[in-house]
Amino acid sequence: MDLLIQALEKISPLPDECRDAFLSVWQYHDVPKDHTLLRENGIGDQLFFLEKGVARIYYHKNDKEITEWIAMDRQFFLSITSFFERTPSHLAIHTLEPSQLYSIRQADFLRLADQFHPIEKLLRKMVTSSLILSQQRMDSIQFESAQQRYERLLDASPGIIQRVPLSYIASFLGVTLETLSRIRSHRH
Amino acid sequence: MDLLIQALEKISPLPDECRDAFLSVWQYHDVPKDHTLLRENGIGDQLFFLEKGVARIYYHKNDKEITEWIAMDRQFFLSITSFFERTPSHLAIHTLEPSQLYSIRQADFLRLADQFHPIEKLLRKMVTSSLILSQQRMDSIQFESAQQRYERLLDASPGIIQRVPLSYIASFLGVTLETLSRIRSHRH
DNA sequence: TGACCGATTTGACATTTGTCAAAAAATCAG
DNA sequence: CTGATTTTTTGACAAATGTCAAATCGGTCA
Repeated sequence: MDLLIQALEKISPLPDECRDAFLSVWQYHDVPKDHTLLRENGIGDQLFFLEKGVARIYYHKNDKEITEWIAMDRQFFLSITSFFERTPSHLAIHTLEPSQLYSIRQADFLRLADQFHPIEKLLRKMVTSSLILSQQRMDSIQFESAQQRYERLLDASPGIIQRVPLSYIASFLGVTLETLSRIRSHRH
Repeated sequence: MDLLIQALEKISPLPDECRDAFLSVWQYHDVPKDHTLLRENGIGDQLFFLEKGVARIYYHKNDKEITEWIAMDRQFFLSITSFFERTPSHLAIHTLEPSQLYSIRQADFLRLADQFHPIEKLLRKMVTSSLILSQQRMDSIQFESAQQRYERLLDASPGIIQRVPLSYIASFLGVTLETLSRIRSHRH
């Protein structure tokens, strides 16, 4: 649980009295490769922390599979849409490598946030980071070419190419597999 | 100040003792049409509440003017990028009609959030709404055609066409003025 | 090894949107 | 009301990406 604690404390420090209450509602999962952590239509109002491994969050939109996020070691991740209960949210989570991770239910998080100011603050900071990421991603989709988005991804997550099939990366970048393939053949 | 209080309480109730402290840090502005509320490179870490009127938040990105948001009556708005101190943030705010609005500095908001749990919670909820909006907008940019985005805007803000020049709307929708014009000539 | 299967690449063509230039329409000042 | 200015529309063409189909690559397994 050390990595989780570290990651949390880095966002916002937690006094002892609420740290224990908080940690007790996280659930640990140790799963193999290609494991479905959450099937589509499952209860998806969870926040995850990936201790080690790779996981993909995705959903279907008119028959097509959309990769919403690819998480790698030591990242928090969630389906924003479903964590804050909105639209489709038929999300699924799937590991791409053997993985160890933690999850917490939205309801538990909110209950503790009401009870403890420091947890509320932690939550606020997490939502804020998420918002900043969301804005960055929107900016990237709106103003950058597929080429530039690909290069940005390589920068942000070197090694992702070796660990994740191109079809998922394409969908995460918001382009077709064919376009991604062409981008790659130009650059290298 | 009634409309502001109502809007705040609707997000999250504020007990009396912190409501007064909170309200005291908001600043009121009554400005004419075409007023520059915030010039580019000004201090932009503010959250606004538009009591009445129309305002546009925009910034420059390689010489081009990008309309980040168009706010109308009774909306909160902010430059997410600059409120949470990130990248360019050379934002400007400009009224398109005579307007009455309130502003609060990020530093004041954060200070009070630290002091009062209910204000922290309010902030968390505001950031959450912002995140949800951001996601919706990203989704819209990524998966919808310019046509669909335009129709969605008409739905969400009927009357916006009469109150805001098309060039601003185009930039807000992420298309050129010419494309918007063509979309409009097809539909009506 | 060799046939097979999924992943990736390539090709031909269509679609959407952007760019630049000019025309038309609307708005404004005097 | 009229000419000047600004806003919006239209046209011709280019660029980026999508779509569909086929070819190729890589690795697996019997």
